[in-house]
Amino acid sequence: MGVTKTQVFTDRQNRIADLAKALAHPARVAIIQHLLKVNSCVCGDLVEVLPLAQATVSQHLKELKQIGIIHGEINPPRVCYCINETVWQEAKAIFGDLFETPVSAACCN
Amino acid sequence: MGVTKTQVFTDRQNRIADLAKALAHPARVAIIQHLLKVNSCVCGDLVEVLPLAQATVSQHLKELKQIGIIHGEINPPRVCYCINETVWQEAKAIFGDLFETPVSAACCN
DNA sequence: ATAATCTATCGTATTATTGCAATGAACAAA
DNA sequence: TTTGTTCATTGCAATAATACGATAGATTAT
Repeated sequence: MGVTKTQVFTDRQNRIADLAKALAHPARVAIIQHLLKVNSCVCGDLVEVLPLAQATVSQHLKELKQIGIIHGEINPPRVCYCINETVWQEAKAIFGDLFETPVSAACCN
Repeated sequence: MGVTKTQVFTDRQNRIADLAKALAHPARVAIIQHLLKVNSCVCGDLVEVLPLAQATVSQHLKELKQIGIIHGEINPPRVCYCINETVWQEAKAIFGDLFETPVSAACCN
């Protein structure tokens, strides 16, 4: 049906999936990397950095904002985006947990 | 146009996005968690564990296999799936790097 | 008030993803 | 050979995601 059956999975599984979705597009990876690197909270500079139209960049920013991984502060006429430390740490912890899970002995290695 | 412009991003950014995509659906998260946990490399047991049809599970497995994060060994009449340690470590490292990037002082916190 | 700047949103087109029933392929057991 | 088991693939339908031009909204500068 093309719609993910989120209700049959755990909250944690859905959260992992949502946080992963934030990173599941190279443009959003580039946005996050740039926000991590640049000392000031660039805004429309992202449009310059990314080879995408302004509308497309704005849409990716909206998704990241919705997931919570970034937030923007209106500072007219610009909007100042930056990493949301809280959610960033949440993502770090959640992925850290996952990757630290010991891989059980496999039968087909 | 609905198609990701992969060619304008770096290989690393695309790789991060691909690996994240593997985790960007709760069913695939559940599959990976189960493969990490279960000592034997379950195959169709995944269909029992997941509240999805066999065809759907097979499709998610195919995606995970394509990204490289799991691999399957035919062991008739079953197929034995397990985590691909190499790629798993690659993912661990790539996400570890990303999350260890120091967050620069933000202007809008 | 007018113009310029920056960002968000709308509308639209295209492709990708999710899901499942049905079918097919491969093999083991009878 | 026939049957049953297991998994992959196909075909279809519906929703999500990607991308961009055009436009609207908000604010500053002139």
